[in-house]
Formats: sequence, C-alpha cells, structure tokens
Amino acid sequence: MEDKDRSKSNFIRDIIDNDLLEGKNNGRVHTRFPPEPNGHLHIGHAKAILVNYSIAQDYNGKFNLRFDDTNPIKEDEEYVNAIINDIKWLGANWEDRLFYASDYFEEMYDFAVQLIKAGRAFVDSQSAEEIRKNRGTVRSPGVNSPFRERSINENLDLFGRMKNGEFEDGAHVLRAKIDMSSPNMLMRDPLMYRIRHTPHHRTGDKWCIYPIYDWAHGLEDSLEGITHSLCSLEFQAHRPLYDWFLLELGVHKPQQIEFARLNLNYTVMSKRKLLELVEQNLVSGWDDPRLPTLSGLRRRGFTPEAIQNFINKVGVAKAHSIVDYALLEHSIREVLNKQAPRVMSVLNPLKIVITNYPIEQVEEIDAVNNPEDPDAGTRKVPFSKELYIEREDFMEDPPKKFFRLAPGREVRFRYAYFITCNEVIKDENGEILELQCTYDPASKGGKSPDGRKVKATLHWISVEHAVDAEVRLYDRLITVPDTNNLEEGKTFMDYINPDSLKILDNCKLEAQLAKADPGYRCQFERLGYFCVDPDSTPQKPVFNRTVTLRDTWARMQNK
RNA sequence: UGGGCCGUCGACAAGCGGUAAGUCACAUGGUUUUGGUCCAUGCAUUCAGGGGUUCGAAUCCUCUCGGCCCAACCA
Repeated sequence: MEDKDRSKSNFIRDIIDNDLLEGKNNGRVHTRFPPEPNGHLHIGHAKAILVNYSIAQDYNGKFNLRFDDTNPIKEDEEYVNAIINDIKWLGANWEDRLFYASDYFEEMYDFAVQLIKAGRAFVDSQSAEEIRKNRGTVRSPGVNSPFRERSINENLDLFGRMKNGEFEDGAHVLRAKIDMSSPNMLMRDPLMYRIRHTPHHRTGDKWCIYPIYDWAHGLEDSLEGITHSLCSLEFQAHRPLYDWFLLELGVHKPQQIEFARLNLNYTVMSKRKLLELVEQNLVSGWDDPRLPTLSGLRRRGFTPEAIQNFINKVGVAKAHSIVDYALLEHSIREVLNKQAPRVMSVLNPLKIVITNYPIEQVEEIDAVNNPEDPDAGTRKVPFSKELYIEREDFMEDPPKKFFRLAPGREVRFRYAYFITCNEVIKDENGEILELQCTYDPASKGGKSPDGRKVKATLHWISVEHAVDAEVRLYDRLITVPDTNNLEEGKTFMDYINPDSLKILDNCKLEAQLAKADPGYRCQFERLGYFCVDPDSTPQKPVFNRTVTLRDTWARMQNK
C-alpha cells in the first residue's frame, strides 16, 4: 500500500487518496459507467469503463453499470443488450448492480415537486425558440421567462398535468430557477423536464414527461451512493449545476471529476461518423473488424486483456490527446506473442517442386507450437515433394539485402531441410508458375551437419495436405491521422482508405485449422496474428488478420 | 471577446519547490531455425513564451501566445 504503483498514478487517484485520508464517504469508493443505450460501444468507451472499474477495484470499492435512458426517442433495447455484452467481454464486473435511470423516474418526479415547493423550479410555457432566444449568448445575459414568477401552486398544478398527459409535446417544460445572467450558460434556468409522448423501451407509455440529463444524472449518481462520478471533459461546465441540484435537494452529493476522452489516430470515434460508415455500407456493420467498436475489435481478434493493457498505457489526464494507433497494435502483439500458437500458413502461394525428393513420400516433421511457451508442445507437420511458399519469399533478381529464396540460393525451410532453387518455370507471359528445387537430405530438421549457414528461414506447407481458406487483411480505415483537423471543405469521408480491406481467397493453411472455432487466435509464422471469423465454416475457413508482426524488412523497403 | 479547462520528447504520460520516470515510435548493436520475440544502448541541459519570487522553479506569482468546451425541449 505504501509502495504505490507509479504507473497508475493519475490526478483522479490523487483526489481519491486525499478523500480517503480525510475520511470522506466513510472510506467508500463507488464508481459507475452510465451509457445511453443509443449506440454501440467503442474503444473510447472502454477507457471510461476501465477507468471507473479499475479505480473501484483498486480501492476495494464498487462499480455500477447504469443505462442513462432518459430520452426514449433515441434509445432502444437492442443497444442495451449489445452494451451489456461488450462490457462483459471487456471484463468489467458490475456484479448485481445493473441499473436504469428509468428505474428512478418516480423518485425524480417527487424530487422535482420538492424543488417546485421550495420555489426553485417553475413551469415555463415559452416555445423552444423563445427559450433559446431568451437564454442570451455567451457574452450577453439572458432574460427571465415571463412565466418565471408563477405561483408555487400553479407550478404544481401545471407540472402534475404535464405528467398526466394533458399537454402536447413542447407545450411546457419544467425549469430550475437559478440565474438568467450567469456567465455559465448551463445555469440560466436549465430545463429539467420536457413533454414527450413517446413510448419508452422500459416504461412503455407510463410516462410522457422525461427528465433531462442535468437533472437526471446527478440524482442517479446520488441515489446509487456513487462517491466519484468520473466523466469526460465536456461535462466540466455542467459540474456547478450537478452540484446545485443535489445541494438544493439536500441529498448525497457525489464528486464529479472529468478526464480527457480517448482519441486514436487514423480512425474515427464519434457516434455520428461511425453511424455514417455503417449506414453507407462502407463497412459491413458495427462489428466490422476495421472499426474501433468493441465488437469490431473483438471480431478483429483483440483480447480484453490487450485492451485493458492499452488503456493502462494510455493513462488518465485532462489534456486533449490523440493516441498513436501503434500503441494499440503493440498491446495486442504483446498478449498474442505469449499466448498464440504458431502455425505455418501461406497467404499468397508459389508452388515448389523438390526434384530429388521421392514421389509420394510424406514425412511428419516436428514443429514447435509456441517458442514463448514450452508447455505448448510440438505438432507434426507433413512435408512432401510439392510445397507452397510465400510468393514474396522468392525473387528472381534479388536486391542487396534480400535474404530469401532466389535462383541458385539455399535457404532453410523451417523445421525441415535446406532447399536450393535451381530453376524457375514460367508461363508464356513470363509469370512464375513454379520453382524447381533440390533438398539436402543431410539437413533434416533444418541443421546442416557441415555447419553451412543460410540467411533465411521460410515457412512452407505441403500442397497435398494444405486446406484452402479465405484470409481478410485489414489496414487503417482513414488515411489521415486526425479527422477533426482537416483541410477546408473536406470531411472524413474524403479520406476513407480504399484499401482498408483486402480479401485473399487462395490461402493455404495447416489442415487442423479448418476445424478451429470462430474466435480462435494463432500466429501465422512470419506473417502476423490471425483469428477465425464468425463467417468461417469447416468447408470454407475464414481468417482475419488481427495485426502483422513487426516487420523490419518491410520498413527497410519503404525507405 | 463572458465563463470553464488545458499546453512536459514524434505520440501518450509521471512529476505536486531540491535539480526531467515510464511506455509506444524511432535508431544502432547482440542473440535467434519467425527479418518475430528477447537483450543492450541511444533518443527533452529542458517543461508553449516572457517577466518575477526563491539559495534553488516544469512545479509558486504574473503577463503573453496557442488549443478545447459551453448559447439541444441530446447525453
């Protein structure tokens, strides 16, 4: 406890440490994640979830999941189910504390009545346009509503009738009576309730008035006994109002603390942009593996652990920032390097014939499943006269630093033999059809008894034993780092990467992979980490590339 | 421009008056039957800029510059 983990140090933990020292909240720490069920979760939400959850855990506190379902026209049960599923997968645990703002509608109503009785709220009958106009601007004060001085009894009567459905949408609103000349726009008699004759996904048509965020949110936190209400920076201006309502009501007041949202470069994170991509069919759906949605990342092959690690590395602060996508990639490689079984697969096959190898002979070669994990053991891989190698592993006229196969050159076929390329067979167009090679029987296992060295080790697969598969390769969705900072007149839609998805349908896999279940992850040696897509069937396996391996050769070539 | 918040390496980010952590990225070398992993090394005499307080300032004061948020009956 004295040895505080410095990597986790952040200003929120400092505040909590101090609160604990002062004995606030009787030493309780209780956080929450309050999504509105109006869209799908993305990695930015993962930060909010994990910041709240990890703090609750580390301080021996509690963490609630609460749906902030106060606006029925935008919300749907479909989203609540998807969100629950995503958070469970991510690994945050709310135990038995799943709540809905709509659970509190009755209490909120009673609190509103209390505020009216205290003379701190009134029914306003101005139109939306009048309210907007009378609010003033950031530099000029607003003016009081002509309905501001209605009597308490009239307010009570009107508010009750609003609730009873006697008025049309927009006829009246309930407002807090604060200060129309406050420099903080949010304190200029903020709205508390609006009339909406819209059925709610949980309360049906029981209610036709719905509480507005500022009124609802603090009460939700208060009612649940939240101690630290952690949210994003744009709510800073709301904090005085959050405090005002709870102080006026004389109820438990959690402390709202704001931190910066997560931004990632070369992608989009806003609900609006994500929706646009989905609706215009630029991606296959909310779970398209190119999307930073949790369902997309899951389908892409990310693990919850990788996302947790990533969020820890990103940290928590108040400065706006855009995190490098490379950090996310590093986070998943770090996990998969330790866990993923290795397998030899050829994405872009080039046939090789070993001319001095007996026809019909098949050898079972021992291959290590994971050099990072001795317990993973070995497997048998069939070796035969006809093999596939990666097309990029051969060059007829290799440049200086190219170590792989070339005419007359000897390389190692991993775990098998030293192989020398003797002849290149081409079609009439000059397209390379196959390579004629020889093997050195003495080099079995990939070692030469005479101490001869080769500069490259290639992966390979037996033609006869390989299974065909489709492999989907993904690249960044957006070609520019920051879509919030574009050239005049351009939108993010002008920077969609046309090559963000490449489908390879003639890939050759080790046979056992045909039986792998969707979600199964492995490393294709020398190529990257891959996982089985839900579209996959034993007849037609489909793999997604989660991320490439670090590739210093590719980097050299790009220079 | 009223109010609120922010500015530490290419990207994140610690630091809380005692002389710039860490991670990613990048670079170099070593190991290697994955051009992977791993290991080693390098990468901010300086904290947006100026002035001030102090024996001592990224940390305190002050001014300037730059960025973000707030005028939905959204959250």
